Amino acid sequence: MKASDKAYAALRRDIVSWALPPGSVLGEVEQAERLGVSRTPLREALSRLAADGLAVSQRGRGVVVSDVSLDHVDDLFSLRRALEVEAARSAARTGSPAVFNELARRFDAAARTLSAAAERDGYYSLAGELDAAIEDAASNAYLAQALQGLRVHLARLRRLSHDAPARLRASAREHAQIARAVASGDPGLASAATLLHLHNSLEHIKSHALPKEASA
Amino acid sequence: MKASDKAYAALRRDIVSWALPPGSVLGEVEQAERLGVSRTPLREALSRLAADGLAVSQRGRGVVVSDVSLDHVDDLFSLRRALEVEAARSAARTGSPAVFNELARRFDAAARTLSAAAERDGYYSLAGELDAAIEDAASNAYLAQALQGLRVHLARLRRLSHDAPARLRASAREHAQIARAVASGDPGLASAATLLHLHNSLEHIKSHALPKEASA
DNA sequence: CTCAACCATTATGTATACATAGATCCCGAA
DNA sequence: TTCGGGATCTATGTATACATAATGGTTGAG
Repeated sequence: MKASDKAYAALRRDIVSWALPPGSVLGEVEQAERLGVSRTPLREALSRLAADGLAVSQRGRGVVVSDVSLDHVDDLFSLRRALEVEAARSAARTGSPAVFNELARRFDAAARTLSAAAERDGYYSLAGELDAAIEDAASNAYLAQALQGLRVHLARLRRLSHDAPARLRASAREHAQIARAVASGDPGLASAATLLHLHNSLEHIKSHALPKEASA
Repeated sequence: MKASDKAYAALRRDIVSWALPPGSVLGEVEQAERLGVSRTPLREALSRLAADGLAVSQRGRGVVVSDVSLDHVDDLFSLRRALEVEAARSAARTGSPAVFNELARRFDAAARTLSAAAERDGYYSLAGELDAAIEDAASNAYLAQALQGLRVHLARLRRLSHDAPARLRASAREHAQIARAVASGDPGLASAATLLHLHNSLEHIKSHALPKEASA
């Protein structure tokens, strides 16, 4: 593995997990020493992070982890809506019904059994599988790239919202609906199910915001 | 101006203008000497180009200018539709009617006077103003970034299609419609006008494709 | 006491040197 | 003549050294 890839992966993981919170200055020498690489590959990693929007390079002051707060959540979900609705429409046209019916079945099971917060990560993983399946069925490289860029920011935003078990169960039901709509091959239905889920998700985030963790 | 910025701008211009056609290998030493910079800033430029999707780094063989052909045009317009429709909807809500009515007036004038192919660049510039105005009115940084990334590919695609004066005039009328719809403040109308324009634009590209210039 | 200017320190931007890996070409053997 | 193996060469990946610009602190003057 290239040293620049290693540095990029490590920094990205630290940023998404809030080990490097927004506003952290990413000094080249400091981070190069911490990650055990030279400044050259680290600079390449910083470039990629800036391209992703996870970091912004301030003139002279180096690179800092980009800010993220609930102020941006409306804009972010605006873009998310546009992209995921389009992806769901495309997937409904070309996706394999068997694949999405199977996913729907697993979401149904999750909706019944989800209780402890410990199962949260497993559910996120399942939701990720549906996203990947839709992205794969849509088979649009440009759309896929845009979605990938978006999901990084969404993952970072996740830490700002409570995900109570009740919401997770509701979310599972909505995901099952999306999967079934895609399996049915009806683009309008898939679009509507996605729209509904995103609306509920955004409403939940905005009404259950953590009080004061959006600071830089 | 930083050397890396200079290299990035030059390479991006050459790629979009097809001075570096798809498939061109961007050797680090060769390009560094051509642009009069060292390998270090040139590598940063190549990274940014790869992030933009204008170049792809092949394992071992270095970086080559990414392929573009009419095979991708459907996928590209799928994403374009999703993004620009969303942008038009947002702009209709918050945009200043005066700004967009003025733009509509200029498009009307262009639709009347456009004749020679020499005025083509001027018209593209006007269309760019409308895009910028919509992007500005939408005031969504995430959406704007996605649109910027998309427009580079669209500019590159432009060379694969004939833009006859008749199509330019029709396009001007459609753009005027979009501007008026945004000025009216009706998101649904703005969405519809955008959808219609993109549909016509895509149809024109696919039916007036250049015979065989899509090669790598 | 406060403000401004200058100096020092530090971090970024760039260049070059070195290592390594892969690709191509050539030679030999079947 | 063709296929395979090896060597050489070239390009990428990395590290380090140097230059430059910015920032912060300190000192002096008003």
